[in-house]
Amino acid sequence: MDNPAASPLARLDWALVQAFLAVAETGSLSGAAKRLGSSQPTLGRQISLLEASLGLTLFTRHPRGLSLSEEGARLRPAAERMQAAMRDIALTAAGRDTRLQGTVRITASEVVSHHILPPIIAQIRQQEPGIQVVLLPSDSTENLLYREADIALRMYRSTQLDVITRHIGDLRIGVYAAKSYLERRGHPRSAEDLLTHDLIGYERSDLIVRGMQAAGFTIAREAFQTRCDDQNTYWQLLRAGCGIGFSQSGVAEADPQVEQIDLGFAIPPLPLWLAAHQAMRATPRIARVWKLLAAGLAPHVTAPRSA
Amino acid sequence: MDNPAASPLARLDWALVQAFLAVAETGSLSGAAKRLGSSQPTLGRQISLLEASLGLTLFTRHPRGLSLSEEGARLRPAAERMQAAMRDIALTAAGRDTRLQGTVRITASEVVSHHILPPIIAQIRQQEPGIQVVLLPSDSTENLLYREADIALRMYRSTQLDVITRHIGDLRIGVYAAKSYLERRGHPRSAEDLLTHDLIGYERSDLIVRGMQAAGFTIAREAFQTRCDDQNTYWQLLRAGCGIGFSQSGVAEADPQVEQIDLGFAIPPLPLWLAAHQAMRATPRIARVWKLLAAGLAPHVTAPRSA
DNA sequence: GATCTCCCATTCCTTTATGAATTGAAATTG
DNA sequence: CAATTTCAATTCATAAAGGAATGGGAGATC
Repeated sequence: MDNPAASPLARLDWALVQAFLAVAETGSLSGAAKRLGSSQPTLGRQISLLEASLGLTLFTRHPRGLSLSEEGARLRPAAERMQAAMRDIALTAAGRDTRLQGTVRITASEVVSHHILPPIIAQIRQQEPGIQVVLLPSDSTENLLYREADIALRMYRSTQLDVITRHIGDLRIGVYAAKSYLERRGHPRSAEDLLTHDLIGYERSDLIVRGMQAAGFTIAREAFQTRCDDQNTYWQLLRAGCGIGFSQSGVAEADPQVEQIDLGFAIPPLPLWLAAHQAMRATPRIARVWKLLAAGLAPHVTAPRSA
Repeated sequence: MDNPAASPLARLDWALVQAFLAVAETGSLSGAAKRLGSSQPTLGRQISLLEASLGLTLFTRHPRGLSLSEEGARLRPAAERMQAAMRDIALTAAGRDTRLQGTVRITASEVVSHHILPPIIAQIRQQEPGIQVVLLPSDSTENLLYREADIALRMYRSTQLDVITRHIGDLRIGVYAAKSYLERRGHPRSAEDLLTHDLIGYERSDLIVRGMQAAGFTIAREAFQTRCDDQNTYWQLLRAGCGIGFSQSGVAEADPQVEQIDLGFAIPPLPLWLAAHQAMRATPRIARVWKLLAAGLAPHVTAPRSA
């Protein structure tokens, strides 16, 4: 029924405000489309429609994206209130879903996703066939607030509010190289020896540099002749004999091609944390996966202080 | 792009919450469809989709409609917060629309809509071709809060918050009958004479009964031999000679078929008020129609105290 | 200054969602 | 107890929304 008398307020599709906010926050139609699982032309049309409905220009178009106009900025606070209310709906609804079925999204670092989680997820799937698992390998920080993931595995303790965390234990880190490399170039015995060796490092991240500094060694990025930011590729470079690098001990020890190098000092281990939104604790399927994850990860870590 | 990793919160269409709230408030899919300008099957599907997405049953289905389940009731407050935020958006947006074009919705009583407004609206259309006018004749109280109408003409002063009102003047009310009736039955000269005459009254509304009581006469509903709640049809009954009844003087005096009856006492006039949401004052097209309405109505009313 | 990279707008075609009409069930009414 | 009313569910043709691909423009990069 096309009822022209229907109030425009009642008729205006709330989804358009959702689009508005996504564009405002990401600064581009493409970015908003990715966040909403939509496409750029769709977002463009929705913004146009909203602007036409309200009779004003919400964004100024730049070659690098869209930015809020003065009028658009006025609407933003109310749109954010809508979003906050929507978040409340999603969280309380999730907490009321008592079934042990549905989808649980897990995010973890690429290395952990690649080397550690697959068998654990297989086990979860076996024990809880009703629960579908989505694994989101990512070395960037995922935002639990928006529930991009239900459970996050992290190497640090989240400081976000409303997020519950659990210290599973620590992942040992060691210095490794491929046997082929060591046969060719010999075994370093001390940190000083490293200066005459090929090292594998990161291009963007300064994790190793800072780690070495913490251990008392000053080293520049240029000291690493091979550099790669993708963790899994980093590991393949190490396996292939590109040089000496760092790795999680569990991963390295499972590979007969590589060998640990003792430089006479210990590398501080990486803490492994589980994190989830507080409201998710009340959702059975997520609580269940949380528990199975914790149990499955235990053999891979050194015990935490408490347990 | 179908990105399964997209957060379900980001993906969940806000329009579904809009549907949820409309169904919760109207108590039926059909009612919600009417309010949203949609259809019953669509609303049914949207509710099903929402329930599936959240994994819980929001409504219990009755043969007379749907009512919120316990879980649905939990979500309602947050949904109402969304609605409130949406209202803020619509109101501030309307205030920023500086164009003198668009649609303005006017609601008024059936009699005023029928007899007084058409020439005034014609004049508005002539002076402001860019402004489209929707007239919503209704004797029930429309809610300005939801902006079912932008401007309301009422016979009382609205007490709603955030609503601005203006007393245009008073509509004289008189006692009338068709000449054909008076020829047949004679002219009553006093209130007492009425007891021997045919009277036209309301079936549901007690407006006349209370009005008479205020004037010092006690009268029962059954004293009216012909009764009708539809104002315009009431007027047609009077014109046709069904009996003696009340009418706005302006309407009656324009009709040669009817004649006023002087019973020796004055009927209190009906005050005529314009009402609009406060934020609408800043919207040029609505402010313009408001002004033209006030000017157009002036000849039809006795001047208010102030002007 | 030529190339590359990010964007957005547009077009065309597909998919999806929609709504009119029908059916069916339950409750109210005469 | 039959007729009527009031809803929701279903069906199916259709219109509307969506997405992939393409083109174009403005910075950034080297």
